[in-house]
Amino acid sequence: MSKDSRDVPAPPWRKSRRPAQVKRQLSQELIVETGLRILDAEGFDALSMRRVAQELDTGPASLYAHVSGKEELLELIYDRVLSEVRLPEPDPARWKEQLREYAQEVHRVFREHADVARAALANIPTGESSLRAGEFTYGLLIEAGMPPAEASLAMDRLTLYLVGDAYEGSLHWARMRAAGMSGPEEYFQAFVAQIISYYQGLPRERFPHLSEHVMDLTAGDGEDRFTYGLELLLDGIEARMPKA
Amino acid sequence: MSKDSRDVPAPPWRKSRRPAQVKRQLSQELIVETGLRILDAEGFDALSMRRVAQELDTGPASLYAHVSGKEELLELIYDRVLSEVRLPEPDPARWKEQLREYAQEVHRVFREHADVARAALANIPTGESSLRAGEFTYGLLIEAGMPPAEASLAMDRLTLYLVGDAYEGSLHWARMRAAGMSGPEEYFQAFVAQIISYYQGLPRERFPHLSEHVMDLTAGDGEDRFTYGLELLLDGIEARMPKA
DNA sequence: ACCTGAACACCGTTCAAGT
DNA sequence: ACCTGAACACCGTTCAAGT
Repeated sequence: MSKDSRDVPAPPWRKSRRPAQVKRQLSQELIVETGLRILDAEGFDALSMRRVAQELDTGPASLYAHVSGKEELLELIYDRVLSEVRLPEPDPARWKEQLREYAQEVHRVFREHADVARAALANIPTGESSLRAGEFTYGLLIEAGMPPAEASLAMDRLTLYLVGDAYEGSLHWARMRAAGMSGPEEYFQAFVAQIISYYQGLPRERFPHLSEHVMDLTAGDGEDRFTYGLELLLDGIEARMPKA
Repeated sequence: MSKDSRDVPAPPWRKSRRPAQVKRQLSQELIVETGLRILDAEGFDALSMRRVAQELDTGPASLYAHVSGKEELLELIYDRVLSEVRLPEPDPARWKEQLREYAQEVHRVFREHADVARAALANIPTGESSLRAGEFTYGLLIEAGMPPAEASLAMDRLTLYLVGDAYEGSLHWARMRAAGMSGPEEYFQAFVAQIISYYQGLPRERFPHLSEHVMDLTAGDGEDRFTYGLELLLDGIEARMPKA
């Protein structure tokens, strides 16, 4: 699985599966890609230094020549994922649409790498891709006319929202995986069913609204919820934007 | 440290420090309180089943009679913390003020238990206190006139914001602790200084806005940021509230 | 029913030793 | 400079055995 598929089978008399001269050189990039592959395939809990090392046919200590530790590895993986975010040419006159498109694009990328958000919160962006994204949003708000001090706050909160939502989503993925389910539909079904029966059993005197509107409480999927919150934020920002 | 301070010193000829008949009985409540104490004093990373057991003078296996595992323990601690949130009598005519006060109250409680948010994301509220809080916000929105389906989305996003912000804050706390710093001021100082010098060193052609407004980017503290985002959300909700 | 010791299958990181 | 094996100090959970 970790082997390059172009490899030819080793002859049975060879003792080491991967002779020294063919063995891949370690490098930070290789370590990051390997980590991301594990993250995508098996989730956050499966990502460990030892596991990455194993995948690269070496011991965990070898990684420390290229990466200062697990925390740095997670930051590098995060920035690697952010590099998949495509940014348009900024057009401040269309700041709201562009911010919306940007947010949906980040959301899309985070959905493809479900667990990477768990490596992201509270990281001041310092990687190449994080900085690109930051410059884009910040420039857009400022060129649209927002004072820089306020634009800082708005950008900060928007970023928190994107990462927070993705983080929440990744915890759902983890639960799904733990339950050994095949896909989101099955998980969603089972999960919603559980909640419905739980909420319906609540004492109606003490929880009148929760118990009355069970179906509404369990209606929206992740996309609906994400979009609703995004529009709340964008509208709030728009209301604060100085009139042109 | 884990011993009750009213305890009298044991006579030197007694072999076991805590004789069986005096030993505290284990109970779910005791385990939760012990876990919360560790969380508050030493942070999320210090909280382990083994550590809780040690604090209670027993082995980790003993906890499993009262708690299904670490995940459940975290949920119980979370609900225990939420029980400190004080709720007013709902007054739908003042829904916005009450929601604002509620959010600030949750924020205050989360600040006193910095790391508990890390136990919270993606948990559908099922504990007593979570349900109370949910009934309060949901009822307020509905009685103020919002359709139940939309109120579900609004409540969900507001909750995500509260927990996400607290989570981010707790990661800062963890870093502070790891750096062996005495308090938030020192951490904040050092952290901001780092960011300032980093951003100032950025190539100005590629990151014109970020490098120009370094002081604005590092200006707001956690409270400013929290309040700004909260007002964004509340304004967005207000704009969607049917006119009375 | 509740508690326990011992074991299992893992962690991240360090360090002296090798090349 | 880069890589390694072995060790250190931890994890969460299970299980057979005790009371």
